[in-house]
Amino acid sequence: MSKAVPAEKRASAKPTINDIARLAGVSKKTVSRVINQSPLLNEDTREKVKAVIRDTGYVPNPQARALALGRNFLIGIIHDNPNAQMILNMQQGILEALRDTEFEMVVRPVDRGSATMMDDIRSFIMRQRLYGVVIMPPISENDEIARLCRELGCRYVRMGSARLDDDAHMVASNDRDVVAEATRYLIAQGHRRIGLVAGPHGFRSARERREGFESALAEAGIRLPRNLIADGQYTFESGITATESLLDQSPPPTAIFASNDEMAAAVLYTARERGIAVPEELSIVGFDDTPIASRVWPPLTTVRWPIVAMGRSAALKLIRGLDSGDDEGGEPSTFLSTLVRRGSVAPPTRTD
Amino acid sequence: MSKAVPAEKRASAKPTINDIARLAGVSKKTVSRVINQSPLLNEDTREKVKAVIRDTGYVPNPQARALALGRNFLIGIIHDNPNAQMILNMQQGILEALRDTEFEMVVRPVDRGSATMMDDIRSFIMRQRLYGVVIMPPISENDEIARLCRELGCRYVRMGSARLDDDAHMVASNDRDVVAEATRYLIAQGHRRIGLVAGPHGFRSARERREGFESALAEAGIRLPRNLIADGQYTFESGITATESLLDQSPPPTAIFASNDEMAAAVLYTARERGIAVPEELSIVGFDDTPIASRVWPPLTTVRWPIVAMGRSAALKLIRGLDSGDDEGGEPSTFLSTLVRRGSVAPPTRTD
DNA sequence: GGGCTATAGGAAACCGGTGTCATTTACAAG
DNA sequence: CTTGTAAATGACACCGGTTTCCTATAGCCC
Repeated sequence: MSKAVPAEKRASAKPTINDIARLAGVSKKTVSRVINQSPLLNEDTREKVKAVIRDTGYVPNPQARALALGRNFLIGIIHDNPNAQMILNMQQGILEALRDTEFEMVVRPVDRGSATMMDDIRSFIMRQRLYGVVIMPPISENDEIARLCRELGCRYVRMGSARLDDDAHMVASNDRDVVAEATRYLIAQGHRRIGLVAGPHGFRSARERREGFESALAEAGIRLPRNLIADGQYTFESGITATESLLDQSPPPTAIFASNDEMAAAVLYTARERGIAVPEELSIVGFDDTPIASRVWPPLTTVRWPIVAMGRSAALKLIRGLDSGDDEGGEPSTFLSTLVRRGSVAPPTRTD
Repeated sequence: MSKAVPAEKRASAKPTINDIARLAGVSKKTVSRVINQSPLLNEDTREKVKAVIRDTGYVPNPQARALALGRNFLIGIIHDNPNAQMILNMQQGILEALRDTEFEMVVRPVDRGSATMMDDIRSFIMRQRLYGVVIMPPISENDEIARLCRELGCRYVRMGSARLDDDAHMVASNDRDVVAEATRYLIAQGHRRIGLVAGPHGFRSARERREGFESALAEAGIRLPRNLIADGQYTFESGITATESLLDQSPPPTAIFASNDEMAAAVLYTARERGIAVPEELSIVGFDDTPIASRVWPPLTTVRWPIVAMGRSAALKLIRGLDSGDDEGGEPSTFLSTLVRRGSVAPPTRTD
């Protein structure tokens, strides 16, 4: 009696495996077997223990489990992304894959540019002993991070616009092909002077998109003057500057492909500012299909990549641990993007 | 010699506290004291151990720590937010507060509407034994979740548009006041027929914003006809419908306040679709200052709330554990939003 | 120099699970 | 009836830290 724990304390205290074992009249090892769905268990025992677990609302302590198993159940997301919606969609896909597993998702934005970035990532992985990480674009293009993961023995999957790594470590979209398709679409509408707002130098995605653009033009026998290519930084502001330099050309382009939606929105913004009618005088194509693309007027023709599915695939690659084998029968590594046709493209009203 | 571990294995294996103790020639308890900065330690010993820790790159296993300490170091973020940028900004604020602490951030989007939502949240908290959670608007308005947290003994802080809870559990913005200010601004420009795209019924933030709007009108002696209030759901699509019903009135309003930027963007979109000039024929004010507000043309006048600072404050409230005392000397609980004046507001060209 | 206290440091138990291996039980075959 | 075999279960060490309690040593005083 004197040993009795006060009722209110017991109620709030989380039951442990020992409590369950005692209440069910079995050893804790047996409870452990029930939790881990071991096949070598008498059905009656299993049911009895399960009943106690249900009644008490027992949940195994993941820290203890992690410690005993020598691994944990945390998947990290590393990103440095300007595109908030993409990150959220990716997280959604990852969580769909993680649902009903014991894995949890830990998010870590990093600051490219920061001198301590690599150290930040290292301590992120080490501190929590992450099971694996998903690296989002554009930081995924940084090979050093992949090397760091290997060094730390941490599983990783990189998301990106091209195959930067082997299938087990990569989920990629086919930027080049779909940009070529988008460009052919502009050409089919009758455009011949098409400007490009390119992405930042050194970014693989920027290169892929540019190459897709150029290949479609070349294929149609259209020469691309150097001054119809303007560099951007994937930001709205850089898009404004780039667009101004394109529209200052004479004659100006009748269509512009912007390497992402932020910059496409900047093209539209700048056109409006100058009183240029879209799409009548200027057609615009973007890339990403962020929410902004469908919220401006006219809504932007753009490229949508199946980001949720890619996130799910990335997470499944991690937790299935395919990285240890060369079996490719697992999750797909390349996803096809699609051109979404909206109101920002029309045949040119002016021909040069 | 025969007991020697292969060099390559040793290199990749993470050192444990025992390794450090052995290398430093002390007991693991002493190492533990160094880690936890215990004052009763000889300085020489401390330095010796620290040196070994540095050399080996030892990082304490957080799982083991969590187990031994009976608590862990995970802060959960619960959100069901349509506004991706806001979530990211909030995460940034929280991470700033968590930087250089041993806490890690775990994110969980939930689906209001889903029948399993409460169970999802319960298992989210239970499974990882979260140290605390930050609940984002609008789901933060759900009192049941707060009750669940208390029941589970999990610290929590709610973010929102009004004080829904005591200071220790709440970080709020002053929506009502700032919306009144925005409305007074429209009135000062000469607007008298001002429409409202309201937020969803049952949302505290929607109510606060509506009340701020109505109070400013009342204060100026302006009657607000019932048909100049249209209900929205904080989504772009609902904003379109709401705007259409407002613009169908005769005479139509010369200005519209939309309860968030998504819907403000919808007002602009619909106006463009109908060939209504903004801001000449219709002024628009939004709320949130999401990226979209500054990327449409004309850029939207809107309300910006200091979301990063609020996130930081929320995290600090959690980890400082102020919830156990009534000491209010800690983090601020109310943050002031500001009106950002851009190009979507002008004096009316038409007077009725 | 002996006995005292203060204090650094160690031994062992513990947190809540899991792995290994031994033991018990049930049942079929010899 | 004994024995062999497989299934079911338990005892105990262990994961990597922390805490409690105790010991050994040093410094101090008389």
